[in-house]
Parts: sequence; C-alpha cells; structure tokens
Amino acid sequence: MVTIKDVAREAGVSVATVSRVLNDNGYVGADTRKKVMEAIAELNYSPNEVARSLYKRESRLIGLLLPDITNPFFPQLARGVEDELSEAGYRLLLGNSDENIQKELDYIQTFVQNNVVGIITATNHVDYKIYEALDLPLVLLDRASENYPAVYADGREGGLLAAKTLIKKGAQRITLVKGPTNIKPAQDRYKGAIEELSQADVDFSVLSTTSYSFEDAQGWAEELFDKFPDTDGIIASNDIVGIAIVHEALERGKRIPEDVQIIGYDDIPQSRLSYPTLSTIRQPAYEMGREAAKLLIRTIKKEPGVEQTIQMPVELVERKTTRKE
Amino acid sequence: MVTIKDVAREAGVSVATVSRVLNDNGYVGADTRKKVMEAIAELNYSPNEVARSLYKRESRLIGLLLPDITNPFFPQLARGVEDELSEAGYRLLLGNSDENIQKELDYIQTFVQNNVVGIITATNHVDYKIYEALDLPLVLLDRASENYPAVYADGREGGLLAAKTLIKKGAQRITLVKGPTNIKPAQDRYKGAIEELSQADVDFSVLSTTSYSFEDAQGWAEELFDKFPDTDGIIASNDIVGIAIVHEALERGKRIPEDVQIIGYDDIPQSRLSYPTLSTIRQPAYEMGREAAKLLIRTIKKEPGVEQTIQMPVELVERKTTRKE
DNA sequence: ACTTTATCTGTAACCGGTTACACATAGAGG
DNA sequence: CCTCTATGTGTAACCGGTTACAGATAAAGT
Repeated sequence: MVTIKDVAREAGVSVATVSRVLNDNGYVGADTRKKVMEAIAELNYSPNEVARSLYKRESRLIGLLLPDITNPFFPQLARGVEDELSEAGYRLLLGNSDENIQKELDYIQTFVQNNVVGIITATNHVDYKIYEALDLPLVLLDRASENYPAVYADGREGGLLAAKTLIKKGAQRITLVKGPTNIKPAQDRYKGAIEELSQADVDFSVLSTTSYSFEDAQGWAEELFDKFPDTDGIIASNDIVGIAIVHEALERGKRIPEDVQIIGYDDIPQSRLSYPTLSTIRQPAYEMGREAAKLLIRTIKKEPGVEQTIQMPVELVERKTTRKE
Repeated sequence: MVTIKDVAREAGVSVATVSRVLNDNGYVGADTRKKVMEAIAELNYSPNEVARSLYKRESRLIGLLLPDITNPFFPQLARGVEDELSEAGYRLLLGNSDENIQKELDYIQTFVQNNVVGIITATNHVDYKIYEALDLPLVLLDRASENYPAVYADGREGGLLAAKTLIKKGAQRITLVKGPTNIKPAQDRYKGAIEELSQADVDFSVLSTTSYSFEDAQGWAEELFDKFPDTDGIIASNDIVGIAIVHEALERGKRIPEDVQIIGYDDIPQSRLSYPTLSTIRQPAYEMGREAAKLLIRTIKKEPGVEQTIQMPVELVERKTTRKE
C-alpha cells in the first residue's frame, strides 16, 4: 500500500505538505504543489479513508437500513438514496433488518463503529432506545416520527384516495386488505381507507394479512376470494398483493375491471407490466430516497433552517384494473 | 464517544489489558477480566472499528458492486450475499455501477480506501486494469472469467434449454430476443439459444435490444410484434422483457400459450405473479449470492483448496406461457 | 532600517485501537 | 534454595492520516 509518507519522500517534502495539497488547505507553494501532484500521480496514491476517518472522527460513509431489499419498493428508495449521496461524495453501508430488532441493533452498532456520518432508516423500531443514544444525524425514510426528520408519503391520504376512487367508480362491496400490523405505513393507509369507507354508502370487509412477501401474496389472494367471493372492489395492501389478486381474479374467471376492480399501492415498476396493468396509488419512491439523502446531507452540513419533515405527494395512477368512470 | 481508555480507567487497568479481553488473546487474570467486562457493560462500550481497521490493515467490510439494484434480479443476489456475509460478521459497502466504467472505478477505489477485505462484483469490466492492481480477494458474481473465482449460472445451457423447450412444445416461428451486447451473461444465453435454433428444424428471427429496464421493456415488446406479428414462440432476454411481451401479446388479442408461447429468463419473484404465470429459465439468484459470499470468505480466510469457479444449475420452470406438451 | 504580516514548510501530537516487549510474580522442578 | 517457566500486566510504538505550532523567509508598511 502506498502511503502519504511514500508520496512525501518521492516529492521531497513532509507529510504535512502532502496533506495540505490533498485537502487544499493551508499555504502551499506553487511548485511544491506541482511536485506533490506529480508524486501522487507517479505512485498512483489515494489516501486511506480509514486513517482520515480515525483522526477526523467522521467518515464519508452513511448507513442505510432497509427492511428487505428484495421487496421491490425498497430498491427504488435505495437507488434514490445512493444516487444523491454518491453525487455528494458519500458512500453507502447497507443493511437489511427484516423488521427484526436484533438485526437492526446490530447494524446500527456497525454504523456507529464505522464512524458513519449519518443514518437513513426505513424501519419501525425508531422509538427504541438505541436511537435516542445516537448523536448522529438520522433521517427516517418511508416512516414518520415526532422525534426525527423524516421523508414519507402520506399513507392516510393514499388510503383515502384508494377508497374514494373505488367508490367513485361504482364498487359496492369493497374488500380492504390490511397489511402487516407492525408496519406503520401499512396501517396509515389502512386507516385512511377505513375512514373513507365507513362514512360512505358501501359495504366493505377487511382481510388481515401478515406479510408483503411474494411467497405469501398468492395465498392472501386465494383467501380473499374464498372469503369474499362476490367482492367487486379490492384495495390491496400494496402492489405485490395487488398483482397477486389480479392474477387470482383472472384465474377464477372474473373480468377486470367489469366484475371486480382492484387498486394497488406503491406503483412499483412491474405494476405497469402486469396484465391488465394495475391501477395504484403511487408513492414516488425514488424521489423519496433522494429527498431523504438531501435532507441528511443538509443536516450533516448543519445548514440552517433544515426542514424536519418532508411529506411527499401520493398520486392515483389509473390503469386498467379500475373502470374508466 | 467512549473509548478503550475510558474502559481502562473505569476498570483500573491498562488499555492493553482491555484489548486483550476484547480480543480474547494473551493472558488475562480471571478477576481482571471480570472487572473489565463490568466496565465495558457499565460504559456501554463498543470498540471503534476504524481504529482497529487502521492498525490491522483490514476491516470487516466487503464491497459489493452491482449494475443496478433496481433490476429485480440483483436484489436477490444482494440479499444472498448479505445474509451469508452478515452471519460471518462482515458488513456490506454497496455500489451501483450502471455498467459505467467511471462509477465502477470510483467504487473500487472507495472499497480500497476503506480497507475492505474483499470484493464481490457483478459487472462487465473485470478485465479493466484496476482489478489487476488489486491485491484483494475478488469474486465475480453472475459473471465468468479466466482470472478470478466466479459464481455464475450457465448461460449457454440456459439458452439451449429455452430454445429446446419451445421447439419441443411445437413452436415453428421462434423469435429470439437478444439482450444488450455489453452484458456478458445476456450474450451467453443468446448464443446458447442460437446454437440450438440453428440446427433445429424451425424458422427463427432475432430482435436486438439494448436494455433491460422496465421503462424500455414495453417498447421492445411492441417492436417485436410489429416486426414479427406471426411469431408463435418467443425467447425473452429476461423475465422483465418476458412479462412485457406477455402483456403486449394479450393486449393484441393473442392467446397464450395457444397462439404464442413465451419463455423468460431469471425467474424473478414476480414471474410467478404475472398473468399468465411466466415459464422461464431459473437462475438461483439468492443461492448464487450466498455461494459467492461463501467463496469470498473462504478465500479471505485462505482456506486450502478453494474452488475457483462455481457454476450453478439452470432450470426450466414450466408455468403457463408454454404449452403442456 | 525596522517592524509587521503573509506565505511556506516541517515536527510532532493526536485519533483509538493492537501488540511487541519488558517486567513482575508465583508455582514447579531440581 | 535456586532456576525455569507460565502467567499476568503495563509501556510505548505503530497504523496513516490531519493539524496545531513553530520557525523561516520574503514582501509590505512605517
């Protein structure tokens, strides 16, 4: 490994001088700078971030904690975060928590141990005490909180919108799929939908589910039609479940959207590719990731007047699983 | 931040002793150990990985470079890698390269600067010189190479299998979708299919595509049916494109699999949820990730007799877009 | 001509760990 | 009783950077 000492020797100066040209601070003579630059190029030197991080007590690393990168909503978030951060020179330490407290704690500890300058987390245990003890900039993503800056889309609004849409389009016997209880945003959109449904002039029923995974989605879809065979409007807990429901509906010979309308949530990329294309409530995942990263960077740089919370707009995307009016 | 010195003071011993109990090496008296443990618990101390990494010249970090986490094939790989690594106490530094050389170089440099102990890369520029200069354990994932250990599935075999399947099931005018030229595995499976098709007794044509993205997939599908409206068997370049083609076929009133059979590649989770469910050539992505991580760990630990290359089996998954015989 | 100030550079301390080495003590073996 | 070895602990150097501080020189101000 070539170190700053090697460069110093090659350039015939001290390490302090090399460090000055590297960081472009302090006084350095023009020709000295040139010699150093040449030595750096000659030796193909690049500074050891670990040493720098140790002295400065901060790295250029940022910790990103997601529930599960395998769920297609999260790669979008992650990508938004990464694009924004990498443009600003930060790098990503990634963890999947599976909504498991122990894993979450482990990753948080890793982040701290590695001197990350900030953390972005999309998990549900933010009220756990380890976060309190943390004196690091923290931004919640896809989660809201009183105590920390956060970027999220309005779940209640989304739920409201989904329900309104189905009602407006004439659904009479709506089935609402309730997402996992321990996932906050799932509950928000559920409550939003309930709010709208309870005051509207329609029948509705609720199907409780406990996961978002691909493996289980089909099971929920089957259960739904077994329990509520004559439903004519379904609000899915997310697009994965929505697509599974569309699939199962067709399998059972139902016409979409004539017999049954289905509305998803998230607008993951594959919703555009499903058949028929899935109507859904869009969350701007990629942009949410970017905003979270921006917010974190501003917090890190201690810029004044940084917003505590950014609520992203939720939007109805009408495709082919809802009627044309 | 609480440091080893604080612990030493609290326990009334030297930092060396604390370090010895932390690492469980050297001699430490039983009661001294107890005092130190108590101090650690008392102060809620956890060692600074950065300092450790600096002295030892190695961290517990591993760099993972992927083309694009947003493509649903890669989260599977990433998750496999992560699960295996985190069980072994390693953590992940993640980068998306977009198959862009500059980004790739930047990330490799970051990895080196952060003292990663190994790198797993799923990109196409492995022959670029920066990898040669690297004296770090390196494992290729979803890519083959003469020069580095690699974990990949047999693309040629997969292509062969896809073509054989369609032929056996009676397709007469097959369209082969050729993936992006710069993506190696895409070319392997393309060549495998060509190999089979050329010697079989069927007509076939080729549609060249230049991306795998969701945005473009539908465009390819439209182009395909515009150019080859009477094709009755399609080998898609991957599942995303495959699903888009299924979608477009239905849109154009074709019956699947009666009028046209379609076979995808990868077996991403959503292929099971498409309608009709997509027949495809499965690559065991999650397991590939795990194997790559295992291989890397063994290389890092310098275990003897580590295989250079692991070729994972490719498998036909028959679902509803191919005929029952 | 003398002080002041700006510019340039090097020495050494420091970040928080790990470990080589020295030293002390105690029990074992002769 | 004396040596030898095993055990236990502390001191200080070290990893590769950054930066406070000091010293040197030259230009500017009076």
